[in-house]
Amino acid sequence: MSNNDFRPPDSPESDHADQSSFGFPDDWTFDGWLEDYPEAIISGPIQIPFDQAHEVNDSAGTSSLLQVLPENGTVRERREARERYAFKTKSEVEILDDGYKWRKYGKKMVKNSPNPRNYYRCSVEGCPVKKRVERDKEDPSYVITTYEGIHNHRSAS
DNA sequence: CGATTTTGACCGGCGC
DNA sequence: GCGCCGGTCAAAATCG
Repeated sequence: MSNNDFRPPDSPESDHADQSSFGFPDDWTFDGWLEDYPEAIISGPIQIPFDQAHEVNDSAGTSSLLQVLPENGTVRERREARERYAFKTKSEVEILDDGYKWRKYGKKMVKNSPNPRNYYRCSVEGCPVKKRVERDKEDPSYVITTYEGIHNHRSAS
């Protein structure tokens, strides 16, 4: 498993049309969104890259939705942005290249798990996105990644 | 030598 | 309160 060229769905390089693989390497498995992961609060399908989206208002007046801009005059798809989402994948390494640059700012042992949890922040100035990475306590061959926030910039650098 | 990692301290929320 | 627990800070060490 030398390949760590990992691309989650919100990365600048990922192909959003291919939701079956999300651009994961062939020797990795994608087990779907962890909708029931206790700390993953899911509000919609996937996160949209900043440069492909603009804000819209929902009926309640909140402006948490992002809409994909029309392509060739028609709106191809409309998705709700997740403020937070999690997924897990089989991997021996936990430092994955997901297209963004991250700065580690913490590490913690969590209760009921022998594995530490690592905290990362997007290293772009002013970008609020954070993620945490930990091994699945039930099956240590899996890595659980939780992203939080929406990038306010379009590229990793 | 600037950027990042490491790691214990610190802090705030919550249950008792 | 007080202590547990998850999250963050920050200074020193390390890296490139």
